[in-house]
Order: sequence, then C-alpha cells, then structure tokens
Amino acid sequence: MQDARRPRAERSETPAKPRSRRLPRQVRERQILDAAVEVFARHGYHEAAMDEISDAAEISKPMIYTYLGSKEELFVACIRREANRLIDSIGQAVEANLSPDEQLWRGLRAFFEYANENRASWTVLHRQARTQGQPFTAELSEWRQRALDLVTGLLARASGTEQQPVPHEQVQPFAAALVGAGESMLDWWFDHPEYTADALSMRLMNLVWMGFGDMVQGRRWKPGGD
Amino acid sequence: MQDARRPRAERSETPAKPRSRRLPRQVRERQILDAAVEVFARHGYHEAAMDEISDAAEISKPMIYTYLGSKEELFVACIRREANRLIDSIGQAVEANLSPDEQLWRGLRAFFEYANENRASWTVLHRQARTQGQPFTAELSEWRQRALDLVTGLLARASGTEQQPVPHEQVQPFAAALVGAGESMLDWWFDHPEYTADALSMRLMNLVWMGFGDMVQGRRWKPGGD
Amino acid sequence: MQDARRPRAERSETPAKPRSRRLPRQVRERQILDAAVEVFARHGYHEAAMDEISDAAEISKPMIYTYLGSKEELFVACIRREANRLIDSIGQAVEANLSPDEQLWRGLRAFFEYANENRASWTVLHRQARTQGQPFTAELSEWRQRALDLVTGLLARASGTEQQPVPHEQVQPFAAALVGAGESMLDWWFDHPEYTADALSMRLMNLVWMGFGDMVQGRRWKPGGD
Amino acid sequence: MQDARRPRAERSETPAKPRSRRLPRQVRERQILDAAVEVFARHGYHEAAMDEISDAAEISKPMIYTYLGSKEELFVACIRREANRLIDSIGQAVEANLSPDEQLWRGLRAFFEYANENRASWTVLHRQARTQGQPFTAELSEWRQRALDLVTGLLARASGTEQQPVPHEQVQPFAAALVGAGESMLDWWFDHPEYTADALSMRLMNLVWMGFGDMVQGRRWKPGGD
DNA sequence: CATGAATGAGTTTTCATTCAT
DNA sequence: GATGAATGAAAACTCATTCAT
Repeated sequence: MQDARRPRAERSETPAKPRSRRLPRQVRERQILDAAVEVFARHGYHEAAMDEISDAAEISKPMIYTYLGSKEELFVACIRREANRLIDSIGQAVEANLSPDEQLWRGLRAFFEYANENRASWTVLHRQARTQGQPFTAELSEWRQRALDLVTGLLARASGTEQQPVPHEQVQPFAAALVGAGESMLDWWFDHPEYTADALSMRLMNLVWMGFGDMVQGRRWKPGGD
Repeated sequence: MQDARRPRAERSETPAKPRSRRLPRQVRERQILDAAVEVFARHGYHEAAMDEISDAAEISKPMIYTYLGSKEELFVACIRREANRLIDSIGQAVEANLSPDEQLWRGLRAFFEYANENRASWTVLHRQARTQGQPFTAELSEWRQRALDLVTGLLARASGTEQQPVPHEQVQPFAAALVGAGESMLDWWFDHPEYTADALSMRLMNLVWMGFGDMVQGRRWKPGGD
Repeated sequence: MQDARRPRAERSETPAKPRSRRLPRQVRERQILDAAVEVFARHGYHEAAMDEISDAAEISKPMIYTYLGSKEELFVACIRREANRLIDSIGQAVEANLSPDEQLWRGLRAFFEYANENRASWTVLHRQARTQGQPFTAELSEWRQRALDLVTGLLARASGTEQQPVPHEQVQPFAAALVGAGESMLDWWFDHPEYTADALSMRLMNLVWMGFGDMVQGRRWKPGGD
Repeated sequence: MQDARRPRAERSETPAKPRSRRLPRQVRERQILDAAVEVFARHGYHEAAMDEISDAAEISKPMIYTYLGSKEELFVACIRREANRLIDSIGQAVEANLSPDEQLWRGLRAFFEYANENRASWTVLHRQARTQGQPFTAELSEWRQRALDLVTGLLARASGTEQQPVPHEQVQPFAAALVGAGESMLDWWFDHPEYTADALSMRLMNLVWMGFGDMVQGRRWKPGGD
C-alpha cells in the first residue's frame, strides 16, 4: 500500500505548485476517476486507500467526496466509465455490414486489444469480478451481464441461419464459456506477450467457433462413443 | 496498563452450553479451517475478520493464532487444503484406463460436481483469483498452475495421437481457455441450477473438444473466408 | 465488517469544552511530544500506551500517527528533543572564557539543575538507558555518546596542561565513571532534596576532580601500600 | 522476542525425551530461576514472555505458576537470588583482617569480576534499575539499598580514623556516586574488554579514593579558586 | 471553492494466566 | 504431579469520512 498518506514531518520547503485551483468540475472529475482507476486496479477496492487516490489525483480528499461521493460510489463510477469504454470499443469493431462470424472475431480481437492497451481499465473491471456481498456487487454484475449479452448476441447471430436463428437462452451458456475463455486467455497472454491480438483472437475464434459450429450442425462428442 | 490483563475470577453467570472444551489439537485445527474457508468464501480475504472466523469456529482467537499462525498463514492453509481436495477429486475421476477424451470429460464433470457440492471450497479458491500484490499471491498462483497443468496434460493426451503427441506449450493457451470457460460456465450454472453437471460438462466438452479436434485436423476458421 | 467504520451522525449530547480544535500542526506536535515525554517518563517505553499519550495530549490517536509516526518514532523524537535540551543547557552553562575546572563544575551543576527542574525530561532520557535490543537503542546510545563526549572533552581540557593535554581515550573511562557517578548522585538527591544543586555538584566535583588531579600528578593508590 | 511460543503445526515426530518428570521441587525451582534470569536479562521484564521462560526451563508454564507464582513474583525471586549471590561474592572478597582501603578495593574488584563472569545475573539486576511504578520496584530498590549500604560501610570505615569515624549519612552521597561510577565503568568495560578487572578496579579506586581522601583531609576544590 | 486537521470504530496480533485431563 | 488447551483483555496501528477555516 506504500506510504501514500501520512504527511511526514519534513514538509517540503518549496510550497510546490499551488495545485492549480478552480478547475471546472468536469475536469476535476476526470482527474479523480483517472487516478481512482489506476489505484483500484493496482490494489483492488478494499486495499485502495482514499489517501492514495487523492494523492494520485493531486486533489484533496474532501473534493473527492464532494464530487464523487463515498468510496463505494467512486468505485461504481470507475466501473461504469471503464465498462462503457470497453463495450464501446468492441461495439465499434463490430461493423454491421460484416458477416456474423467476422463480427464475432472482430469483437474478440477488439477485446484483446483494448485490454492490452488499457491495462488499468481492464484490471479494475476484472479484479473484483468475483467479489460478492459488497455494495458495488450490483454494478459489477450489471456490467458483466452487458458483456455477456453482447457476446450472446454476436454468437447467436453468427451461429444460426436466417431461417433458424438459435434462441438466446440456448446460446447463453456458450457465451458465458466464451467470455470466460477470453478472459483466461487474456491472462495467459499477459504472461506470453510474444503473441499478437490477432493471433490470440484467431485461436479463440477457432476453438469456440469450430466447436460451436460442429454442435449446431449436429456433430457431437458423446461419452463412450468415438 | 499495568496489571489490566489479569482475567477476572467471576465467570459469566449463565452456565451456557459447555461448548465441549479441551479438544485435541487436530480436531480444533479442522474446525478452524472449516470455519475459515466458510468465512473467507463469504467475504474474501481482506473483508474477513478474524473475529468472525473465531466465532464461526466456536473457539477464541488466540487459539487460531496458536495453531494456524497469522491471518495470512491461515488463508494459505485454507487454499492449500481446498486445492488439494479439488484436484484429488478430479484426479480420482480421471481413471487411467479410460480413453483420453473420456478422461477429459470425466475431469470436467468432476470439477463441476465438486464446485457445486462444495460451494465454499470452490469460492475460496476462486474469489481471490485475480488478486495481486498480496502475500498469499504465490500460493494462489501455485494452485492455479497445478490446475492448469492438470488440464493441459489431459488436453494434450487427448488431442494427439500416439505417434504425434501435441507439445504442451502449444496446448497451453487452449487449456487456459478451457479452464476459464469452465469457471465461467460454472458461475452461469449457479444461476441456472436446472441443468446437471453431466449436461454442463458435456456441453463444455463438445464446445472445446470438437473445436480443438477441428483445429488439430487442420479445419480452421479464417477471417474473410468461409 | 462491511461499512462498520462509517462514523455516527449523532455526536455526544454533552457539548463539553470545545477543546480548541483545528490547531496548526506545529502546535499539535509540541503538545504530543510534551505528553509523550510525560507518559514515557512515567511508565517507560513498553508500558506506555498510545492511548494514554493521546489522552494526555488531548488529541486522538490517529493524529499522533499522522504527525509523529509509529510509537517507536515518537519515542525517538522525544529522546532527540529532550537530549538536545539537556545538552544545550549544559553547553550554555559552560562559558568558554572560564577556566577549565570552573567549566567542568558549571557543567555538572547545570546537569543537576536541569534534571531537577525537568524531571520528566531527565527521566525519559534515563529510564530506558540500559535497554537493549529495542529498535530505539541506536538513538539512546547516540545521545549517551554525545553526553559522554561532552564530559570527556571537559575533563580532558581541565586535566591536562596547555603543554601536555591528556589524550581523550585515556580520559574516557573516567568520564564514564563521572557520568555514572553524576546520575547516581542525582538519584540520591531526589530522595534527599535538602541539598542544593550547588552543593551536590561541588561534592561531585571534589570527589572526581581531586582524585583525577592526584592521578594526573602521579599520586596513586596501590594495593598493599598506604 | 523470537518465536518462543506458538507450537507450530509441524510437531516433531520424535516424542523427544519425556522431559524427566517428577523431579524434586528444589531442582525444578532452580531450573526455572536459571531460565528466568537468562530470559529477563535478555529481554527485560516486560518483553520477556512466560512462554520463552518455560521453554528455556524445559518445563510447562503451569509448573512455573505453581512453584513461583506470578510473573512478577518470579521476577522478584530472580532479583533476590542474584542480588544475594552478588553481595555474597563481594562480602567474601572483603576479608575482615585487611586494611579498610584494601577492603574497599577488593570489594570493587569482586564486583567487576562477578559482573563479568555472570553477565545474565548482573544484567537482570541492572536492566530494570530505573524502572518505577512497577510492582517489583520495591524489591529492586531494596537490593540497591543493600548494595549502597555495603559500599557506604566500606567507604566510611576506610575514610575515618579510629578516633574520628565519618558518619554514614555524610558518606552516603559519595557511596552513591561510587556505585554509579562503578556501574558506568563496568558498562564501559564491556565495550573495552582489553582491560582486566584488576586494572579497572584500581582505576576506580584511585579516582574515588584519592578524591575522597583529599576531601577528608580538607583539600578542597572551590569555584573561582585554584 | 479547497483543504488541513481531526476522529470513531475497527483490525490484527499478543500475553499472562488458568482449567480440564 | 504435570501439561496441552483455552481465553479475556489489551495494544499498536489504520481508514473512511467530515468539519472548521
């Protein structure tokens, strides 16, 4: 947790820059959120100290409370903003005029790219993923649900034919699996950065797509069979 | 200060239940671990209070420290014990004389069953999965690595032929994906308990196994293709 | 757990004295140090409770930690401040234009006076003197060394002639003895306050000075002699 | 404080020697006191843990309480035993048929020798010397008083003539000074072990004896004089 | 508007002491 | 007689949150 708080006795002699007062609220809020995402990603919700966030944001703690409310509300605001950014990124990658499978792949790739280029953002979304019983649990599962819906949609559109679309509730468990597989592969990627987002997403696409295709077309694995 | 620590002579008036005192160490350690797993699963490491654990274990805090050491050591002990239980469960399900694909499926099913029947155990293993920078990080990643190795082994054996085994490092990213997919599907299952472990594991098996099989046999998805 | 830390809205009913809030840091630090010296003197390092110090300083514990750091750092700060005060007192009493022996005597007298008038200050410096293996041991021995050096200097200057100054390392054991003798006499004084600092310091001066003078001039006591 | 308590999980497989049960009480008490002196000397009263003492004594804690009572009583017993040993040592060195000054010197030398050869014993007597407000304060000051009386007696007998003995109350402050000087010199000795007890005691004897002799004979140092 | 000063309520950990076996 | 098991009561330190300036 470092030493972020405790204004030790040796106050720096130079009064330092007066910390640029009187900025418009919007700018302040962005500063705060940026810092908070950084710190929450680094330490997680509970280990993150408001002092460290206020230090990182170069703003005093009371301002954080004034602008963003409690620690919990601040965290929720972070999740919301970063979730939107990620989902927008994916949404933009999935151009409507592409074929459904291409769309799916582009979406996966966009996900890998976003996470790789916005580590803190991804981490803050991911780190607390399994936390339960916390006040912010609702927000977290909401964003996960949005992500899941997005993938479910892509997968359903890609797998059904025009005549026989696959119903969402049937696709859902596979979408869940795909999401989990993606996250897991991402973690693996961070430890093996020699791959590209392109390659990674292709592998995942292959794994799931082909398997899913087989299933849709009735080719199945059965125990004892083969 | 001074002598304040000397315990009072007058005990509580109500005799209360005698709480079966003076149990052997081994028994107490088990009690403590059971309670700790429960509490850590419920709240996570940092939000779990030693007080709550001691309450749940029906023992005083000093005994926990005497027997299991610090909070961190206690957590590590939980992880270790539960990880062993889970991995043993899977290991026993994977009988050596089965065909490789059957083994993989049995393993998946055992995983689903174990997690379903031992929620707290699974949760404690899973909840802190992405935590970093904590003292117990080492223990957590060790157990994840063991799990990953187990799956990698199963997948590699199942996908190669006797003549042409697939090298582990090539299988790894897929194993990672499979693990993630399984975890994610499990979460989904908890919200849709109408399925059986059998059905779930079969679905996952199909998804991954068929896809993987396609890849191994050279059937690939390519962007722009079809 | 959870949100337990959020402070209650309803403050204590009794308005009580307003306790002059929001004082500048400098003032608070002095208050804290004053209280800490008092409490450390009374109970010693380990038996002193931060709670008692914070009560004595009329401030909450967190402020102590914020301003002065850990208990150990607080103690070190006390030692440092009080050691400086004492050594300054002696230094000022030892005017440069006096004869060396007069300087030595004035120094001794200043020591007795300071200790008598600043009991807590002296006690905090003295009480832990023989403690070892504690984290603050370094600070304690540093101040003792400074005191010893001061006395060694006075003694050396006073005992040698201009032509033949006595080397410090030869004087040192006697300086150590003198310091110990002074401390011990001081303790004795506290139980027999009918004496004056003047009288006490004169006695000690006589004891050591005459004896030392004899030795320097070659008059020695030898066993079996007379 | 080491790790003296907490019987960690890895109980040694070998049942170890059964800790020789059923020893006569006297032997047990000696074992305990020996261990306690060692531990108290090492850590001081408050930092010494009963667990460490019981470990060192190779006896269980309840036995300590049964035989010696509370921690405080145990400490008092240590002080008492070791004080007696030291004072006896000095007493034996001071043979009645010697000349008074020779007696004084022998006493000093015996003190230095004892302390040097029985570090723990000396340390336990010395370490808590300045502690106040503790329950054992009485015992500590009693032993100091006995030591002071012993020295006062020696000094008085040595300094007066048969016809004109110096009254004790006049000698006392000097005796206090002598004791303090001795202790201080002893500390210094521990850091400069190249000297012998003989040399050290001679130095101290010279310092104090000659000075005292001068005073008794009316040679005095006066401020402003010389 | 901005912030340094302030704190209530915890948290983990330790220790002298005693009881049941 | 001897001990492992057990605990009440603290102690140091932290943190989200708010008020006075």
